[in-house]
Amino acid sequence: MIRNPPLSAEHSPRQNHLLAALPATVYDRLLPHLEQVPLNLARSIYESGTEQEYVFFPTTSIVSLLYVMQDGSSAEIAVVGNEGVVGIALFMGGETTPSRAVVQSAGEGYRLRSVALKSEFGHGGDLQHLLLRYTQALITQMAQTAVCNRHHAVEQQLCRWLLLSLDRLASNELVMTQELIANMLGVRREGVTEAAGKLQEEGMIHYSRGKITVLDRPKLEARVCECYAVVKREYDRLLPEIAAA
Amino acid sequence: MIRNPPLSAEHSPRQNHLLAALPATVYDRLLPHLEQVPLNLARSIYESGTEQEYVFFPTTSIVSLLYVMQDGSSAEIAVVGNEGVVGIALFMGGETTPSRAVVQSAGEGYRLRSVALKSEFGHGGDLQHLLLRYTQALITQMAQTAVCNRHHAVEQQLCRWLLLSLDRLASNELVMTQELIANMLGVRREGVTEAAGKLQEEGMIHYSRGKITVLDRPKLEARVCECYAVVKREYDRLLPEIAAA
DNA sequence: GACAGTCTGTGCGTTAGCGAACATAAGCGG
DNA sequence: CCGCTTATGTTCGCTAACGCACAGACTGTC
Repeated sequence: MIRNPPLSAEHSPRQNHLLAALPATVYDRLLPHLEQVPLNLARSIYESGTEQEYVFFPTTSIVSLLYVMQDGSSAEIAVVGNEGVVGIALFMGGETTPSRAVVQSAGEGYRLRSVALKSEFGHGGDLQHLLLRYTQALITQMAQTAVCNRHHAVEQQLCRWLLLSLDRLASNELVMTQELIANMLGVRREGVTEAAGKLQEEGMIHYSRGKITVLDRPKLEARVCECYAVVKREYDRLLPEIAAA
Repeated sequence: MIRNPPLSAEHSPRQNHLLAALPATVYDRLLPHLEQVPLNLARSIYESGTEQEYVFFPTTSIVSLLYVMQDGSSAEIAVVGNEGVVGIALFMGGETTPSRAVVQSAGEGYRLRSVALKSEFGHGGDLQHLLLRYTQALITQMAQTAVCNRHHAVEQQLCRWLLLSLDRLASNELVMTQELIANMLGVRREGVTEAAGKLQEEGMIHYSRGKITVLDRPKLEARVCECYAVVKREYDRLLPEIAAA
């Protein structure tokens, strides 16, 4: 009773770790309502203050939650990949948020109608518990972003951003211009150029025209600020089902 | 069947707006388990990574959620007053968080045993919905803190901080040294001195030795960055029961 | 294979905030 | 009233990041 057969054979909702962590009974209830969607680069998942009809479970894509200010400058608040879900406002009861969500790295994902999610969430079972723990992990990420914004240099923030993105992808390659990274971090493009230049010089990464390859992850981890580890540890602690994957 | 009669006659759990927003039936179930506690300045409500036995509902006090880094520098992530509750990790399922919570403005509050809260929360009724909406508002505050840290000057952040604190107190007076404010904002004490000096010069506030009096709130609101309004609007939208109060 | 468009590198001057050191000043206890 | 403690004010040099301007360099297209 799968309404929407996968577009490509290898794709399955289970590639999203939250969905994968659900017991079969719950998963089977959701499955008929899950619809695979391509998430193109820069596609907006939701806008500030607008009601969403779906929540999204990324599988091979990454979505950024960011806030855009009146003067046009922006800052990333958190990032969501195959470990999470986009649209927590729906089950938290607020329906909308002041932030917006855009696809940062193109790929696939599954969407689920708000009503289906809310119905299952309302039962108070495994899905609810899982989503709430996920939300707490997301809160940690936001809090740590605030701290990192305050205290750490652009270069370290770039390391954090790279590692967080990497964790949410299968590959060690990111398709991302420095301009866009600057928007995410809320810094100047030149600042990213400079920081990325240093990392490249030291052999941690290689990039060219919108493609960043991470060459030496351990070195990157040695350079990053504590913020990355705090967030990672918290995701692993709160979602052990996912950490195993 | 009140086990802990109020220490002072005027005090009631209903002074906390979350508790006040509960329907009588739910409130009556919780009441026997609510215990009034004095929240002294700088008292720690919980520490990073430690399990909490209680959640706290401030009434006349303000609690700061902050993160302290390895090198000792710190940053406030959010602030909780009579509109909220301290200890969301308990009902979110994580039990602990990497942040710590300290009393920023002395006063009273009520504490509730974790088990009592979880039991009521597990019923999935009004308390759960209220707490989840509150949590979403708190998330907005954290996200906006991240943005504000990135883009706004110390002076504007100070305005935001003053207004957020003021909203959570009955009075227009804060007991708070510049040193402590600097810790909260994650900036230098001298930076606060300078910013506060300007605000005082322009007649918005008056302060002396750890006591800040807000003289002209409208002027302060004219000076603050958009972050304050975003957060306030979101609290009002998500918790209309409370906005009315 | 030339052109247009995009992405990246670089070099200014400017500024906010930092760190440290030190000077006043206001409250408090004896 | 004196002296100690704590809070606030002020200075100075320093640095990271900013805003702006422009120069390559790569890529896809006609």
